Amino acid sequence: MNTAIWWIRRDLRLSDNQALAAAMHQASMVIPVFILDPGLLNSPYIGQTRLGFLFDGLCALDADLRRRGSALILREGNPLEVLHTLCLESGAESIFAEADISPYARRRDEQVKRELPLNLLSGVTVHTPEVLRKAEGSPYTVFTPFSRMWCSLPFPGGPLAAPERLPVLPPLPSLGIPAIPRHPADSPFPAGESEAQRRLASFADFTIYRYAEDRSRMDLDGTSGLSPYLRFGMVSARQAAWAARQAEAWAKNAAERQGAETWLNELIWREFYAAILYHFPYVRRLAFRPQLREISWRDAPADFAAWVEGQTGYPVVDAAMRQLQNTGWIHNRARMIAASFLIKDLLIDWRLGECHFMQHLLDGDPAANNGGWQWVAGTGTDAAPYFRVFNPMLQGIKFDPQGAYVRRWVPELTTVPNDFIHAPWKMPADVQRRVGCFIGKDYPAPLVDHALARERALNIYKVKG
DNA sequence: TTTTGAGTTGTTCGA
DNA sequence: GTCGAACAACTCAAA
Repeated sequence: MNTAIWWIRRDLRLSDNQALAAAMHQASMVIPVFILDPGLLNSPYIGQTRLGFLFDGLCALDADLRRRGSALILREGNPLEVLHTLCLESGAESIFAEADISPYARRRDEQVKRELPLNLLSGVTVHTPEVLRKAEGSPYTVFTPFSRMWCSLPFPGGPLAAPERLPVLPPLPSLGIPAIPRHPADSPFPAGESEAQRRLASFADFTIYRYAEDRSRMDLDGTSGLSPYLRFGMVSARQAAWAARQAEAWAKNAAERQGAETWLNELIWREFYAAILYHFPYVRRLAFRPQLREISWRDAPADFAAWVEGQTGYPVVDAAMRQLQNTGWIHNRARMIAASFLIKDLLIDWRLGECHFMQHLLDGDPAANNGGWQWVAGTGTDAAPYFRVFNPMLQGIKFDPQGAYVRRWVPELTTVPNDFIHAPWKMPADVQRRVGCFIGKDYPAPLVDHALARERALNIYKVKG
């Protein structure tokens, strides 16, 4: 009997899984294994929040496997050694896995491939970074031509269905899945493939059609909320892109079509940053643009701590950081505002912010997170106009017009009138007394003056850029 | 090889 | 309140 190992990494799903499909095609016995890799678990880029989400996802996957006659085998240790052992124990002759793009994952897989029959299949992105090159072979570094190329490629077929049954496993030792108490216990992001598929279906049925108008509104649920699920492959990139194309085909008018198209564009951005990290792995450590590697960032631990705690005195920034603390997720617009504040207003190294987001975001993905931070810092792949500095008051007025987002995450501002909700320090003393919110006591005074901080940032960027 | 048009998501200022 | 221009120069992609 032919035995294969299905090595699960960031593809915690049974549907549209090319590695699983290939394993089942190749072998009559398939062993699903997840390896807890100390090299990853001890990384400064992972924290308890995402680890908890991963473990919950493994529980869900195990349950899905058991319903189909199989089960998840969990092991811990160096992946090469673990796979060696498992091959000996099970007599497996081949290993199938979804190819990953992070530098660590690629080094790990190269190492395994030298000693074991590892087959890598695509799936993290719809189109692999290898095929997305310019005519003369070099990788794209500008999004728009990249996206034109992406759209010109034939869509690689419809998503695969989940197998109805999997082979019953021989007796193999497995660890229990560790339990990390989720915070909060009733997370707005329950892990697992069925939840992911339910969300995608619901988003593609309704929300996507208003996505172009609503996606920037922090006070609405106008986004897909799929990022944690895409991060761990509880839904595949191809399933998401396929759903976007379906929605576009079913759109009833231009606005609806625009919604579907805009969301697909976001998925292409995800693929763009995956390709950037694949082709330029140094971006994890250095600015993409060499001219901007020499900025002398401020060493300001107290300011950084205030940012982390959501105590900067700028309501939208603080709401974003507290949403992160409380849910492990931040609305995309709020991410940009909070990131811009750390980099441009506080002049703190974007890599500190990047690391903090990686530690706390459920969707923390090395490629997308790095790309986002470098975009805000202006050190990344785009034209990077040095004058792009978000104004937290203006952004609040535009994208949280009644202050509902701020009040949800910064409860001490609940009673502040709408006119002051994005600049509460402007409340006259009698208003502060009337609403019972004293600036400097109940809520911090602004950490910096935005207008001054903006000038400071523009000057520094002007010199370096 | 040279040339040309373009480049996610911003803000401020003055008319 | 709204609108367009200015905010630098540079690099990329493609013809």
